[in-house]
Amino acid sequence: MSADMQGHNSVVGGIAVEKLRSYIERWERLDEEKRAIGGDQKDLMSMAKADGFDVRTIKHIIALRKKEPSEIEEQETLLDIYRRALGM
Amino acid sequence: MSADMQGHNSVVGGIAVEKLRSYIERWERLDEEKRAIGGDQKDLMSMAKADGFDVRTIKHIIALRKKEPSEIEEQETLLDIYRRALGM
Amino acid sequence: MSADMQGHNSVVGGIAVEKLRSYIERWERLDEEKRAIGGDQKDLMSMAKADGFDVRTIKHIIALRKKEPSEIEEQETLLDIYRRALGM
Amino acid sequence: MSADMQGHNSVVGGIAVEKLRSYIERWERLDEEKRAIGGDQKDLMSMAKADGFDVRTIKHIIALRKKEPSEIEEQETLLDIYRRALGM
DNA sequence: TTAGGCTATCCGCTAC
DNA sequence: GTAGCGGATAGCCTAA
Repeated sequence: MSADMQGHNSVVGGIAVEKLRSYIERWERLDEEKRAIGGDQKDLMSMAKADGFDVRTIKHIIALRKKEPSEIEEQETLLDIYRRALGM
Repeated sequence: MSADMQGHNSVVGGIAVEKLRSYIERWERLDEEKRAIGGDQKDLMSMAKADGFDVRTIKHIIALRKKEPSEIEEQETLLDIYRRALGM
Repeated sequence: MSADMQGHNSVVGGIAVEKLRSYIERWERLDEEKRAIGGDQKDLMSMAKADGFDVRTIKHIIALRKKEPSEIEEQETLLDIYRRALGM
Repeated sequence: MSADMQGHNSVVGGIAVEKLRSYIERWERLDEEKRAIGGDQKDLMSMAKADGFDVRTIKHIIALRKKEPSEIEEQETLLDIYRRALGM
């Protein structure tokens, strides 16, 4: 048997058990936080919807705000050209 | 031993082996076809790019063509309203 | 007006319309084929389910078959070691 | 001009601007928090890797821990049956 | 009305 | 740095 007391710093099959467990649990804790934030976001959009906003459009706006204005401009111009070419 | 000859209609662990194998292989074959088509699509866009087209914009156009014109109109109107409201 | 007859090889806003349209339509056609295959796959799994097979497990098997046996073995060994270390 | 002072509770195109802006900014803030946590998770796995752990296996363990033990057992049993049937 | 499956979207990862 | 890939998630729609 290992010289370590069971449950602390023990090594099983060449694995540092406590370290491994720590990594796993920290990951899970962070995951839980992300999940909670995701829940908040969902609530937020529910409220927006209840206020009469269109959620899809809000998300579209948020996506636009992530881009440089010049990039938006450029892409919209190009799209317009293609649409005109196709008669859309 | 089963009365069936090995390899045909045998049952292992309550599983009809040949039937199972057939389902799996047919799935894999279909998957392979999808993959091949995906390759064709990739080639197609490479050619378009070589012809000077903007692939991102083409994909955007394709997405637009999947929607009803009235739906496009509606969403663009809404987006415009929101953008104006936000001074974008 | 362009010297080209309308609808053939015309250029609008610097865009070779017919070429663009061709790329788009070929892409859409390929997409449609992919969709059809996806439908076949869906039917296939419905049949498997009706035959009493577990669809989730079949999909798992298919995923395994994509990997090298040595890779499967290696990963399962590692997973076992970790599970034992954690008392799972 | 609206009776509201500019920049507060104003309505543009029938849109309650400040409310909309608030929803958007709160969403973006939450997004930023999620992104930060994602970064922490990435760091965590880098550390685990540096400690000699296999990241893929750790993630697998984490996925297992999300499931009920009975569910794991059930799925593994089924998978085993299918694999044996197929001679894998 | 609720549960389940399907689709579309998004994210991180990986391989080039 | 980019594109394809796989996994996860949310919303939609159907069927019970």
